[in-house]
Amino acid sequence: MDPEEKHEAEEKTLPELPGAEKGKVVMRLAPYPSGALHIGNARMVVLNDEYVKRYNGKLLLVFDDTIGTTLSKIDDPKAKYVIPEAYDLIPEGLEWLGVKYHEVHYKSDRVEIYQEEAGKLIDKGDAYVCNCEANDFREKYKRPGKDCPCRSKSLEYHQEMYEKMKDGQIEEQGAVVRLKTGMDQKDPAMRDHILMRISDAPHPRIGTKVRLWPVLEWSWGLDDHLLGVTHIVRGIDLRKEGEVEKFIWDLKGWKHAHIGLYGRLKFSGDFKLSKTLARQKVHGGEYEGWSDPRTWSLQSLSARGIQPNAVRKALLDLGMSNRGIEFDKDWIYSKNTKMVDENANRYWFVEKSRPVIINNIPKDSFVAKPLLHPGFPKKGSRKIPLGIKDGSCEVFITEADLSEYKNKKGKILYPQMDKDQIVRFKDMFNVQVEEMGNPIRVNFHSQKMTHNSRKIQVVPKKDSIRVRVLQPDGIVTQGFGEPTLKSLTIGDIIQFERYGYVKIKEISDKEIYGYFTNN
RNA sequence: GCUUCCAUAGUGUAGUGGUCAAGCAUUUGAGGCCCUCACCCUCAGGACUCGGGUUCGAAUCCCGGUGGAAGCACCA
Repeated sequence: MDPEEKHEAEEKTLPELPGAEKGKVVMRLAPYPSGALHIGNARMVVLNDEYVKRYNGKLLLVFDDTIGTTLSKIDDPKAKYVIPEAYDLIPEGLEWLGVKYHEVHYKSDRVEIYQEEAGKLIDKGDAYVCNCEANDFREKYKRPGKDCPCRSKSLEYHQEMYEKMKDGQIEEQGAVVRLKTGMDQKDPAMRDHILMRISDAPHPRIGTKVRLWPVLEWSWGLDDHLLGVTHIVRGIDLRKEGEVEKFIWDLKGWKHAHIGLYGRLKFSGDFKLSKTLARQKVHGGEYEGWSDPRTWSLQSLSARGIQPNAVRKALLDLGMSNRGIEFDKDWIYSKNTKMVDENANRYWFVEKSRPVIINNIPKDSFVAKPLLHPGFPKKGSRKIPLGIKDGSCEVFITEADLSEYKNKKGKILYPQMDKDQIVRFKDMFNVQVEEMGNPIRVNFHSQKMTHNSRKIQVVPKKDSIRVRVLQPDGIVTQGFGEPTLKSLTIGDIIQFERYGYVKIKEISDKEIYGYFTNN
């Protein structure tokens, strides 16, 4: 067997979609434009895109830009509303992921359809205007499964009320249109679900032209049929929505689209995935825009040097299972490392630097020549002069190299640095510790490398450059890097040895600024 | 409380009655390569939630327990 082939990981394949015919599959992406897409949203995107590509189908991008939170509740910190820049951020993220969509629609352009159809339902007695207070409806009628007084009023009354909802005679919260899914439904979630409600909040695209808005179930119940969607793949949190849609399709006598549900991702650790929170911090200026790693937006992953295919594959590996998944960013990171490593040149960087004076160097000058990439010696090496004066020079090492080095299970691989200890300054020479003060003083010991010596990352003070790296948890690591860093280009993905991969964002004479890719 | 859904190593996933003494990824450990604790290579560790059935035979089917998730919004 070809050794290349032998270790190739098995490509995961998604299950077939029921009733899917090549060339006839129509699916849709339905993002709510309240911010940039993040990894959680990306699962929906990647799954739909993957199926459309497999069946050679058509993918619709439908901005689910209904009004969201009503005007009276718009100041709530958890309020959901459309932000104008999201109309650009979303396609930008899709393009980055390599998603091709064939049509673009906006819910906000289609409100008349939802209004008109709701009117028809009222005329047929399948829906009614309800002016119960929300809490009352829930406690007095929904929970016990009893009809509310509005339900049995005359057709004429409901028709008249519906007109009043549209023309402004009824205020926000004053009335809603309910579908007669039935108050006797076993599942309380399904009892007389709302179709339309009033909001006076201004919409970024259409202003206050419309005040009677549909809820998700109603707009999609209509649009999935009207736009010809054959297969829906969405999160299981939208399960009830699918059930309401089916009820609507049956009412209309429409063929059902097939609905596939996948489980929700749970993020823990330094994941703080919230579009709303991201929006607040971006707008408040606390974050460096939507590309800030702390947003976990697709834009931010791009800015960090995460490869879109790493995200795609990691998400596709999860398949279509509908149970809750504790998402581990290592799945993306490990795939990303494999993609990025070959082209990531190596450089020296020490964070939390400590000064070290080297004495008794028996040379007038010394130039370290570490390889740009140990896996590809042909790429050549950097040249880093030490700057020796009278047999002495100053360098920086990282604080972490002072203490003992343990593996992740706690086994000590190297002891704490101490007087008389001999260590290797990588790509330079061996030194013996003279004094563990500040600065630390060491003496040149020997040139030849001994095999198992502790190798320490060193940056010569001469011509060194300040380095800052922003991590996804918001922490900025600072330190000094080797002078050759100045020759990098913005956008380069490099590896700081023993630190991790970094994408360069800004370069000046004094400082390099980068976003942490992964380690 | 009411409706559902799910249950394979630490985290995910493959597996739909015999070919499973359970495959893969990631994580972890040992070693190799190596002037990185990276990459790459080799090896190793680690799982079918429990209890009953059905069956010649169950990770796979049935029932019950337990555990987890989702919904019960004038959000999406």
